[in-house]
Amino acid sequence: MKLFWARGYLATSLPDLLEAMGIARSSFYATFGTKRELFIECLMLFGDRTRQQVERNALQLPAASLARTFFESTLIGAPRKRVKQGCLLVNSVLELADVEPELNRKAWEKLEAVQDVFERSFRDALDRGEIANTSSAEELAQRVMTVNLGLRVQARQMKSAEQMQKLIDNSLAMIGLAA
Amino acid sequence: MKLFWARGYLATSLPDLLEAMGIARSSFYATFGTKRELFIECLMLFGDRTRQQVERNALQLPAASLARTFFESTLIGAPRKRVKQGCLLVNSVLELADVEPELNRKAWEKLEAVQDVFERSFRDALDRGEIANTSSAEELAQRVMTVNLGLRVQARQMKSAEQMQKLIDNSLAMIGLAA
DNA sequence: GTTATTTTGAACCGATTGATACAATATTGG
DNA sequence: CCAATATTGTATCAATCGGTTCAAAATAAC
Repeated sequence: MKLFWARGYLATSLPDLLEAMGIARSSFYATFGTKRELFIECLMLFGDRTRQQVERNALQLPAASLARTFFESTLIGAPRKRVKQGCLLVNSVLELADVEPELNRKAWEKLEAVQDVFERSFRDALDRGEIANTSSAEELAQRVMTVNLGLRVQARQMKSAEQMQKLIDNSLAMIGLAA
Repeated sequence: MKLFWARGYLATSLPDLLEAMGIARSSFYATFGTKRELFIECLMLFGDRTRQQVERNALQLPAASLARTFFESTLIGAPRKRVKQGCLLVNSVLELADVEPELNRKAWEKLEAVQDVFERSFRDALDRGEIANTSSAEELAQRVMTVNLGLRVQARQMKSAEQMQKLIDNSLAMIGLAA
């Protein structure tokens, strides 16, 4: 998964995977099936983990600070090498849009699942009056999604954590959620 | 360029290019050099065209409506097939980040050049008082960049122009530039 | 310790990759 | 019309791609 994450689906060769896993070619096919099947498993794993992370945060944090926590934990708190890999789902969605429609669809669905978590959280917060209802939950979640995608692309080019922090602060101010 | 744009650098094979161009293999190498060199030319062409487009708009439009014009002309006004290709620079930046650092760098520089046009335009507008100075020109341009990247990723998944229009409206409201 | 079960390594497959060489054929310019 | 220039088609190259097969070796289970 780390290899696919860093290099993309097409640029990751079978020998690359074998070396990283430390297993023989025949073991690979006996265990994981094709490269394509393994990649799908990686997409699922990555997507589910990300969604669960946001869901956990949503349980113990106000909705207004959900985005900041998500961005900072993955773009500042994480090791720089991982930050520069961006997001496997975002990378895959762009790389495979025209070449592998099915893989693209699966990656996109996982991204939408994360967006849905945000939307539900915003909806609850709006109902409870914790958030000023100048925008709908759907609109807020859509903003978080757009900003998230934009940040993940820029993360692959980022030089310093300070630069990234400024970008996050500016983006959060733009979304318009106080806290 | 259209092929690279739609499928990406790695997924576009030489036979693909030859068929699209309608020329023989030997003519290709005699005229364009390697696939890699041709791709660089495409990045330059695409980047320069995009920058020039924004520069032209900046001459005759208020800075506050620059982003809307840019987004709508490329994401609503363009043929749907082209919209679904996203942006060659954004696609390339993500695809090649870890695999082809030099190509990645070139694509990123072109993106930054576009961001610079926005920043200069915002700076002029701020000096003239045409824009409320709640944010700096750098911050505003950074917001446009982040939103642009986010929109280009989503454009590859968009089903209808209506959906895209809502996304753009929501994004522009988020950036906070009236008009 | 002996039988199952994994895992390995290596050979092999057809297909495709980007790139080169070169003689034959078209096309163009004077 | 003829010479110069492009352009072609084809053959070829080494390398790599994802994937399969299978006997040998290593590990695990009883």
